[in-house]
Amino acid sequence: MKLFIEVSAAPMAGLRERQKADREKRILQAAVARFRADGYRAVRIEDLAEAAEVSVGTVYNYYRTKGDILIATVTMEVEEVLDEGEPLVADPPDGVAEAVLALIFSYYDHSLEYLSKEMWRSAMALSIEAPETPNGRRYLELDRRLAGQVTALLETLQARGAVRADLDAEALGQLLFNNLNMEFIEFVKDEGMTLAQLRARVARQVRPLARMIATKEEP
Amino acid sequence: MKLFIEVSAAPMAGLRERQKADREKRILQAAVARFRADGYRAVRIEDLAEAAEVSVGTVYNYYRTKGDILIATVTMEVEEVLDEGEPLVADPPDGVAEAVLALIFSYYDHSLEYLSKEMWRSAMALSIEAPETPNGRRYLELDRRLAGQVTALLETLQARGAVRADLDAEALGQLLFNNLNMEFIEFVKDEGMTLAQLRARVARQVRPLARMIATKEEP
DNA sequence: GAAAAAAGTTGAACAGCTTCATTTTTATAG
DNA sequence: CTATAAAAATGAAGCTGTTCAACTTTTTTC
Repeated sequence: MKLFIEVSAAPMAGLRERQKADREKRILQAAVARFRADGYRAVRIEDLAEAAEVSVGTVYNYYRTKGDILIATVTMEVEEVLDEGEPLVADPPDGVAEAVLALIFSYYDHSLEYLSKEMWRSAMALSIEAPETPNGRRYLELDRRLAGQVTALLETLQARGAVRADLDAEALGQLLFNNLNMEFIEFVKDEGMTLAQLRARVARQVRPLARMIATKEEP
Repeated sequence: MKLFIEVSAAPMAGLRERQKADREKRILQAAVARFRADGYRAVRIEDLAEAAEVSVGTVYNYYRTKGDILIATVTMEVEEVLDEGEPLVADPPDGVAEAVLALIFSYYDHSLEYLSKEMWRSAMALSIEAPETPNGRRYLELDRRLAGQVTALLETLQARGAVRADLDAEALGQLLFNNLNMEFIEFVKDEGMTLAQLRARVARQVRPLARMIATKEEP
């Protein structure tokens, strides 16, 4: 019998819940700041615990492993990238190559805004090595959504009559995504490689393909 | 002044060198056996040292890190795969899709002969995370050679008149390799995925592309 | 063939991620 | 308000990869 209590408790979550949310937020904020500043490997769990004003054990209460914390920060980043891609998919520029490269380059250009190459390397390594972890699955889901955006772009171009209607947009989208993703991996593996070089490589691979999938009637 | 000594020592390498080669071989053999049997992660350096009858410190005298040992075993495997691909490149079967898929499938079919999915995951994660390590570079080199084989196949097909001569074989080879590699990564990430499913996915992506790059004059 | 030098081996010490028994805090019941 | 239960925080201990100063073996020198 706690009728009144329940009602009066409704406006605000319980103390325990609020503290939990607050701690998780503090840990994640600490992780974002420290990973960016010092690099993923150099930061110890103890550092994060200290910055978040919790104990080491508590960090593990919220994240299964150190890698999970990194993937949580990467997730936030990729969500942004996905948002920025949305308008490009909805209303792509003219020309198949132009549209596809615009989307790909928008991914690339935002990729280093918050994450260093080292963080990307660690995150990608983790997503491969520990795909069964909760956040590992979350990373896979992000990949799926990125690939889905590429496919959606192709479908938009098909609807517009710019891409041959008889082609399998999903398979092509996958192929394009696999290519842009793999080239991005090579990019973050090579500290000396610039964004311009990455763009050039991918453009060279995508342009001929774009020409082939475009309808012949275009100007 | 060591004229005679040098001559008499010539037939057989010095004791030290023989012991070194022997120890390295024992460590690598132990690694291959134990990694396959118990998995990469579960095997401790101490286990390898014991099996190879050396100390832990000595293992580190031959390999910079545990990951280097894994990559050394993977290297042997991929060398074999490359050898098996050679005849396919030199004399590919008829049809662009058939030729390309034959090569890709020969890679896939031999990939699990010696290495488990877990070992592949660990190796790939390492090659991404530690690209600057000696063996990390060696892994990258293997990737390059695999991509080169795909490119060589396309060039053979161009010479044969099966693939349009105006296409950039290297860029296309890269694109195809990126795709087969990325799909292989997805394959090893998913313990439940079968080789047949992998083949089907990749065939779906490669067939349309093959149709487009083929010369129109073919029967 | 003995002494010195060079090369290589060894395992204990160290570092950082992770676990878990204990303690503390919050919620519920009477 | 006190007692009980549930939930969460804590940090010391454990585990494993890695390092390094001391030691052993092999090679070179005279």
